[in-house]
Amino acid sequence: MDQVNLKKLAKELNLAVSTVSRALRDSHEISPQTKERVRELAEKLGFQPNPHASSLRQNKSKTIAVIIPEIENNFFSQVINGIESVSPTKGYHVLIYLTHEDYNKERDMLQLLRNGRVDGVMVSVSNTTTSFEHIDAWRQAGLPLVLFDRTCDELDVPNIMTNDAEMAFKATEHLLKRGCKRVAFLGMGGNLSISNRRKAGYLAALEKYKIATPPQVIELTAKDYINRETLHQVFSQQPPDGVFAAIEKFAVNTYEVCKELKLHIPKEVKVVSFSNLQAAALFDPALSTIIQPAYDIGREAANILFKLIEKKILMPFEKKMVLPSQLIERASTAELIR
Amino acid sequence: MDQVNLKKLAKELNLAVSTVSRALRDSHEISPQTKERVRELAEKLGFQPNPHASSLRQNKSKTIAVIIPEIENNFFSQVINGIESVSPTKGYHVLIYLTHEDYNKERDMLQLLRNGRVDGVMVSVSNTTTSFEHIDAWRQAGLPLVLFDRTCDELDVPNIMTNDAEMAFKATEHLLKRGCKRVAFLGMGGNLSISNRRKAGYLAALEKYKIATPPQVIELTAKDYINRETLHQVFSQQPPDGVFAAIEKFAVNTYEVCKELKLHIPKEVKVVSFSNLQAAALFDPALSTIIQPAYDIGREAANILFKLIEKKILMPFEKKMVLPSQLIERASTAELIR
DNA sequence: CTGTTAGCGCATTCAC
DNA sequence: GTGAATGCGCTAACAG
Repeated sequence: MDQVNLKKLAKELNLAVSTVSRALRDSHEISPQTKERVRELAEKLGFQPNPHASSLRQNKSKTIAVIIPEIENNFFSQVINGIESVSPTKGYHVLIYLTHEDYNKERDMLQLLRNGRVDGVMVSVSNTTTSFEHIDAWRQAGLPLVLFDRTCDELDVPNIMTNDAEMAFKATEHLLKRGCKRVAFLGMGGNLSISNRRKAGYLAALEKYKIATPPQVIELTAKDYINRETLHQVFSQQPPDGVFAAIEKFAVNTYEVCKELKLHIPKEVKVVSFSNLQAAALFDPALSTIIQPAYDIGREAANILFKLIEKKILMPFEKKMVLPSQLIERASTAELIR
Repeated sequence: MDQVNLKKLAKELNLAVSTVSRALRDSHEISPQTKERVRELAEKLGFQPNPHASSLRQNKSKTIAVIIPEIENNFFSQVINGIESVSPTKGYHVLIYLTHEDYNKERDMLQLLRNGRVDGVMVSVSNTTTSFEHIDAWRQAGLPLVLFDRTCDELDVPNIMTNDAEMAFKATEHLLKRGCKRVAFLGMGGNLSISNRRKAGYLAALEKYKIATPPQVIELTAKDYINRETLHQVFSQQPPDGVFAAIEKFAVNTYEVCKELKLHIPKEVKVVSFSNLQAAALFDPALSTIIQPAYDIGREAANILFKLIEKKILMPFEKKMVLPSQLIERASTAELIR
């Protein structure tokens, strides 16, 4: 019943525990014959090394943690997929933690993981995160950490993101070129650098095209019903004729409210949004989207984290990596044929 | 720089390591004063017990594994969310493994985890899984395991699922009542009990309503382009007037192909599908869905797993738990007003 | 090439 | 109440 361990193998083979250990780790200082004998018995008895003993001894866990705000979001799912395309090849396991956009949880989790449970962490910070001391504490402790998507410019920590500002500019520009005069920006508030980058791109486009109407920045939340209320109120007074949603969820909220208010998309309101939802093409009308390379972001973030874990030197471009998104124009921003 | 450990605390306090250990675990045989002193210093120095040492000693890892076929799927994301609503309250960590619908990976993962890395496992089997020996091996070893959604009837293992057959019956019945004469079933092939349950419900409805046209079971895959090809071919010959998709992905494929072939939904083809996509209501036309209680499935599966881990006795209803789904009728199955 | 020995950090048994 | 000693299973330093 008991787990088979090195000691048992050693006794059975009349060898020292260390010899067995070395044989199984394919050490060069063990004779081929012995290796073969050991491997054979190990195979036969189904020996599996105890990971906790190894971890304790070698002071590494072969595990990484991924801390994200939520998981019911295609973007983060795809990121995890990307991470998971790398981790098994390194023999690593992946722990998932959800902050539910709660800074306190995020801080506590990061704190809790500073005990050797993981060899490295990948974080996309919550939108209630204003202080980055918990991140910096990791950096200072010299522990491997990578930020992705929801990053922090101020810290000297490797981060992987997309060209948010540029794509926000393009999205806004796209709306303007399609004839919109009053473009609203739906952002998630807080002071995240990602929000700022997207808002900056929006504002830059309005400025470049010398739009007279003042910018309209609407801050939404994680709660759908609150967002619908907010949008309902704003749209029923003076609806914008163009909406640029920084998050997929907000585009969905916009569609819902436009339906309620019988505002036609794209005739009365044109909509474009950051989104990784494949089904966006099936929306009524098909939603124009900025698709982020989520899978690649996950994969690259993992690659960089493993470089840190293996104490390899990062190339300059790996310290701040920007993977481009793609704007897909669909019916929600179609020009009207009169 | 070095991690602070029990030894360091003990030395600092002029106490034995064992005393410190006991104090921190709030043992009754330590005086309140000592406890207080120990806790204070531990707090001050930011002591965190080494999890590998604890795990090695106590032979438990405070970690569970979730093995799922894929993650880019709202259903599984919501399940994880449900699991994660329980695990932190138990002080447990969650490892995620993706099989990508590959039986061999699934078997190997389960095998690999039989070394004490986790205290229990939750599995939703891949659709290429035909043998359940790897699952049964766990059961026989007396290790905690729970199956969810993609379960296995033959094994005596706790499982949590939804009322697949009943809902499949209702969905098919719904199409028939809406006037469909030739209802096709889009399933994922293989021999999963979940597929069989859904197919059985479909067939039962056809039988009950004495449909003359023979059942049309179309088996699709994990690859979108293959599915589109298959559907394109079938639909361009003799399109069904009703489609019941066992998986959300297949409904999306159906929409895509109907668009290509200019088949109007719901006029020419009505569609209903298992789906947990919130945005289904925004599709063109809005998709009628069977929504599974994914979050609850995850939460209950976790609860049951923890009962097993804590060696509590399961109530009979916990061994085979069925949480009901909900049919939401939308425009894709609307009756036509002539 | 192989064996002996010594811990990794913690929890627990047994003393006192 | 507290301390000393032991060992979980593994790896690594050292010895031969």
